[in-house]
Amino acid sequence: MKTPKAIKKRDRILLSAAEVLAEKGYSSATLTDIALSAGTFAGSLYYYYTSKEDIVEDVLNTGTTSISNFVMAKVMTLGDDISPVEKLRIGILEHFKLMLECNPFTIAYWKIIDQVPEDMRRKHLVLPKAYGHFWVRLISEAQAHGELRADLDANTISLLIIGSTVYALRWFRPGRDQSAEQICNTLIEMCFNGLLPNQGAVGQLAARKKRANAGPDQQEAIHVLPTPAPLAQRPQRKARGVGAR
Amino acid sequence: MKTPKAIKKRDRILLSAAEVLAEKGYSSATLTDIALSAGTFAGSLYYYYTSKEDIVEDVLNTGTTSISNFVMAKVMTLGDDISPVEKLRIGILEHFKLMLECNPFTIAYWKIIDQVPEDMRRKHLVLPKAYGHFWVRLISEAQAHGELRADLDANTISLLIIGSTVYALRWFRPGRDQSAEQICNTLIEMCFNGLLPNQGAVGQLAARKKRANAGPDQQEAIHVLPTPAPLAQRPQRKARGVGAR
DNA sequence: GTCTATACTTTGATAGAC
DNA sequence: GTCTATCAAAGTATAGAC
Repeated sequence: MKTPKAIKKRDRILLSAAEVLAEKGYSSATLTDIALSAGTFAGSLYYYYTSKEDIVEDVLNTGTTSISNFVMAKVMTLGDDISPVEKLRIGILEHFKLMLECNPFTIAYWKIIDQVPEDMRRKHLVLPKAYGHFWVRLISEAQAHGELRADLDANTISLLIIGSTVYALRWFRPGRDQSAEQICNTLIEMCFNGLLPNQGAVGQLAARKKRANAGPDQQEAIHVLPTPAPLAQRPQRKARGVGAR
Repeated sequence: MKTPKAIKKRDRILLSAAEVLAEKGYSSATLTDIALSAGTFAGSLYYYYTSKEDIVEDVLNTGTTSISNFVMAKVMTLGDDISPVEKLRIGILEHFKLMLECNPFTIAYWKIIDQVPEDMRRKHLVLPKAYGHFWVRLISEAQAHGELRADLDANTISLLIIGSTVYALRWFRPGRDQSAEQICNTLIEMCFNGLLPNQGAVGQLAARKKRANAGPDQQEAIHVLPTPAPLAQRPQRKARGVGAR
């Protein structure tokens, strides 16, 4: 079970699990789904995992760390020559860009975290809590430096911003919507400078931009997305002599 | 079945269904759960509904209209003396306040809408689409009037704002967090005036009056990316299809 | 290590007593 | 109108062949 091959197979199961969970959610994702997606069978999963919950927890663990660790590390290593507000901006940018990367583990995490049994969710709350504190600290520091308004609650701000990025997982479709960069920019512009005119350094750029004229293929606003975010293209697998049973 | 008593009982089942669905999600909510919560038994539900999906659809219908209809009506009836940007502000306020009211149908709707079978979700997309258009129209009009920056995409803005309110359903705890009013205020302040200093609530009115000379801007060519990612044909895996390697 | 067969459980749904 | 009994399907998990 510790042989390289076993690890490789286990990883493949893990990835398939993330994809299936991202698509179907916690309760609807069956072991048969996961197994077939991984090129094996339900019973075989028990060689690598002890239960469905075991698999799901592995997916959650991966999903939890995939973004937060990276963002926190990135911001932490920024020198003192970077102002707090700039650190915040960079943090939001990195976070959002990673969210829109459509990593199956990220999608799965945000899709199922509020579907799994209570005790399982609690286990995976440690890192998210730290990540939350990280954001509040970033914002509070910028406020303390007078670089952000201090009349708005830092915790609320962090939740509102993170929320808009979480919801983006539902509606963002690479290629059809605006680019991830454009969307990130919109969020940051709105949060920092606001939507009112003549605000912010970038306000001048408004001089050369769009208006009501809907371009081709203008994305219509759907606040409830038809499908979960796109999965990474599934490896096409050729049929094996699977007994239909 | 059309007698007053029957209708009343049906409503009780409906409410119980919303509560159970809000708590457990689509797949985990069983008919037994719903029935017991309504003071009856699983088999009895079939006197009022033809299937579980029938019940869920009823919950979704109620949840869909509960907020959007109210907000749209409220904004539509505002006189022409109310400026577009002010209409937008009022709309966001009303929407958010209703979201935080913790109506079981609202919570259930946003919890399960991305868990139900694809064809069911499609049925409940009509109104959400209209609601999405409503928001984009509100924003676009304010932009056209020069009351909002026109360099940010209206559709993206609407999705980011709505997203932060949807996510609030997950973290808002009445009594423990800030009040709904405070949270609404924070969102509107951030979105309109931004988090940077010198744009606070006080400067809000001042900022709003200098919109005088912001004529419609020029349209920038929209870069349309090649083609949507082919998430089109969803595998919808059958238990035996192209399975293995 | 991987697959087949199967035990056990839950759940949606139906039939019929009352 | 409401409840009990029960079926059929689906899903998790186990045992054992190979």
